[in-house]
Order: sequence, then structure tokens, then C-alpha cells
Amino acid sequence: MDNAIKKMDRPIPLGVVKRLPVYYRFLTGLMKKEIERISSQELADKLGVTASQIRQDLNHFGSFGRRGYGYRVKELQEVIAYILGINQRKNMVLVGAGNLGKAIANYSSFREKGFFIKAVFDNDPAKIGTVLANCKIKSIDFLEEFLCSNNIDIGILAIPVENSTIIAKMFEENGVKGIWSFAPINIKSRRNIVVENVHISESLMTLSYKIQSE
Amino acid sequence: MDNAIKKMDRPIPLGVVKRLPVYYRFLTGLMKKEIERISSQELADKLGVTASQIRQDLNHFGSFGRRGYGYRVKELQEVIAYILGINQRKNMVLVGAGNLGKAIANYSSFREKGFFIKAVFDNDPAKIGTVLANCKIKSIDFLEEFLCSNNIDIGILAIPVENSTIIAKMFEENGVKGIWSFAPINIKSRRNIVVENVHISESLMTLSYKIQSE
DNA sequence: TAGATTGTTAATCGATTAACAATC
DNA sequence: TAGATTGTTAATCGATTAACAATC
Repeated sequence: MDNAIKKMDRPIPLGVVKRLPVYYRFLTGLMKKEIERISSQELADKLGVTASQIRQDLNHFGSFGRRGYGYRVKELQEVIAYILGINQRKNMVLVGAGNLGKAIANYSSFREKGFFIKAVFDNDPAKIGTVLANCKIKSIDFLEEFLCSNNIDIGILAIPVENSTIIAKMFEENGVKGIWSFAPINIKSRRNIVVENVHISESLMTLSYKIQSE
Repeated sequence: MDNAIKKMDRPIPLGVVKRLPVYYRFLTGLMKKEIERISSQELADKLGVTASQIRQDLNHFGSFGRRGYGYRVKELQEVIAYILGINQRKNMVLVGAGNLGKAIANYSSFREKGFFIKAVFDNDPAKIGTVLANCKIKSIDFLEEFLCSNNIDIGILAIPVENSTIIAKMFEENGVKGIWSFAPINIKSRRNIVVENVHISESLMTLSYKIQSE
């Protein structure tokens, strides 16, 4: 499939990348309903965007439809999965086994998409040794050692803000490729590592604004 | 303070609204360090944006700085809080007391900002009657009744996707002003209610893309 | 006053939308 | 073939950046 995907000369706008998972989710839903084809117009109507935008977004990566016909749902879903790296095994470690960490670890749909939690770390002696997501929770003291001897793609930060910077640094220095952070702080992407911050509390403030401004 | 905030003739771009919480968080940090003034340039440097953007963003709402001086940290923080509706009491109900619901309920900083969970609902008999965030968990059967007899601003959806649409509708029909949804589905804003979707799994896919494209 | 920095207008840039020839 | 819908170019729109007069 690789040769059907455009080599990207320029970086893809972040807005485009953030829409791909939306398309992916919807297409997966269509597949479950055994719908085989869809036009950009139908897709746009369902998602509340324009057909132009969908076609432009896809055009960054290649041509995946047929004129006069539209897109084959399964094919397009697979192409987007490929672009996003879904189903291409990613090994993750989870740091922080609080409620949020537990919620993440138990979210089975990640595993189905190829994202596997290989180890869980925490600094709470009461949690160490208990089991989460098939992993015996380890002391944070063993994190660095574990990273050195295992090929980890993604480090998940589900710990309070105080410790997040030092753990992020440890990820960076030990070959982790990306950080998925839930700490209320902006961890910056650097040369060796990319970061996706999930700012839950900022999202509540955005909602609060929307309510006010009604 | 109200009269210092511009009456908004046109809706504020969502991008602007989403940056305000970032500014707010940073300014709160400065306050803790007892820093009293800051220029748009300094702020921009720290946040990795341009000074122009910060001044433009604020300009949507009014003039809060002094030429030749910059901004008083406390004043600007308070103005942004006011714009976002922080510290203006919001009553919330939480639907779903799984790990994610628990994580949200225990996140104390919401309460400090004026967001209070007034009741928690779940459909699991094992959970009903237990206590979370000072609330005895109620059966989902009592949700509608509760919404009718209490003034609820925000409904939090922390349940599987199957049930989320029906609960969202119940929120809408019973005077809830906003929905904060963690379900992997796009709940649409309607005439009477605004929605903020937190798509955790989409964020992981975005990270996955960033890793691939390195 | 001189220096600094805002508020705001103007210029630029990029993203979205529209249009249409290509073609299934 | 005729109709439909893409891929892609061109036009539009909006957001970001630059510039600078106002003024603290």
C-alpha cells in the first residue's frame, strides 16, 4: 500500500491530521453497517463539513476514490488507518495508575487498533505489585531500566504535574518516540520526541465559555 | 468588571477561545511566583506564540494592558477568568462512575474553579449507593427527575457510546446548558445546548501520525 | 522627556470553499 | 453514452503576523 500514499514533501497541516481520525471513526461505523461505497458529499453531510474539505484533506496523501463512483468505504478506511499508523503495532508504557491511568489502561479499543500497554509504573507502594491491564504495576524506580531494555514507542503520562517534566525527560532520553500527556502542562515537542497534550481542564473552560456566550 | 468587557458583536473564533485557558493557566503560575507584570512579548516567548496573536486575541474582548508597561498579571488573569466563566459557580452532574468518571470526579482543581459535581449517576447496581466526590451514586433511572428539580449547568458524559445519545437528549430536554462528553462520538451542539467533545482516542491517533511522520 | 509597549490597522499567509475539466 | 463524482486549480475567506501611531 505504501506506494499509493504520496511522499509528503511538506508537512501536513495539523488540522488535516486531526480530521483524519474523525473520518476513520465514521468509516468504521459504515463498515459495521456493511455500507460499501460513499461519496465525499454524503460523508460531508454526515460529518457536518464540506465535500471540498474532505477531498482536499485526502488529496494531501493521494487519490483514493473513483470519479463518478465515490470511495470504497473499506479501502478508504484502510488507507486512513495506514496514514495514521493504526494497526501498526505500537508499544506503550503507562506512568500513573490513578483513576485516569486505569481508565486509559482499560480502554480496550486501543489494543484493537494496535496500541499495547507493555508496562505500568507508579510511585504509590499500595499500587505497586497489583495488576492493571495485565501488567503488574512496577515502581517508577524501574522505569528508566525498562525503557532501556524495551522498544517503547509511546509514553503515557497520567501523573500530577509536579513529576511530569522529569518523566517526560526520561522518556526523551531513552528512545521513546512520542508522549501522550494528560498532565495540565504544555510538554513541548523536541527534536527526538513528539508530544500530544490532552488538556482536559482546558476543554471544560472552553465549554464554560460556550455556555456563557449563549 | 462587566462594563470593561466588550460586548461581542460577532462570535469569537473558536481558536481564540481555546487559547484563553492556556493564557489563564500560565498567568496563574506567574501569580504563584508573585510576578506582577508581564508584556505580551514575554508571555509570547514563554508560550511559544507571537505577541501579536496574544494582543489580537485579547482585543476581541477589550483593552486590558497599559502602553509602555504591559499587563498586570493578576488583572489579566481575572479578566480571562471572567470571560471564560471561571469562578462563576457551575453545577454539574456526572453520568458514568467508571474509571474515567472517577478520575473526573476526583480532580479537585475543577471545584476550586467553581465547577461543582452535584450528583453522580450510573447503571451498575454494584456502584449505586457507594460514594464518589461526596455524592452517593444514584441509579440512572433518577437522572431525569434530578435534572427537573435542580438547576444543572453542565452534564458530564463518561459512559460508553451506546447510551450516550439518549443521555445527551435527556440533558437537552431538561434544561442542561452544556454537555462535556468523553464518549467517542460527535454529540452535536443544538439550539438549546452546547457540547464539548473530548476525543481521547482521536488524540492518540494524532500522536501516532506524528510519530510515523517523523 | 525618552523608552517601552500597547491597541489597532494593514499586509501576509494559509486554509477553506467553489468551480470545473477529467474520467469512471 | 449520460450522469455522477472525483482530483485539482482558482477564488475566497479568515486568521496570523507585521507595522506603527498612540500613549503610559
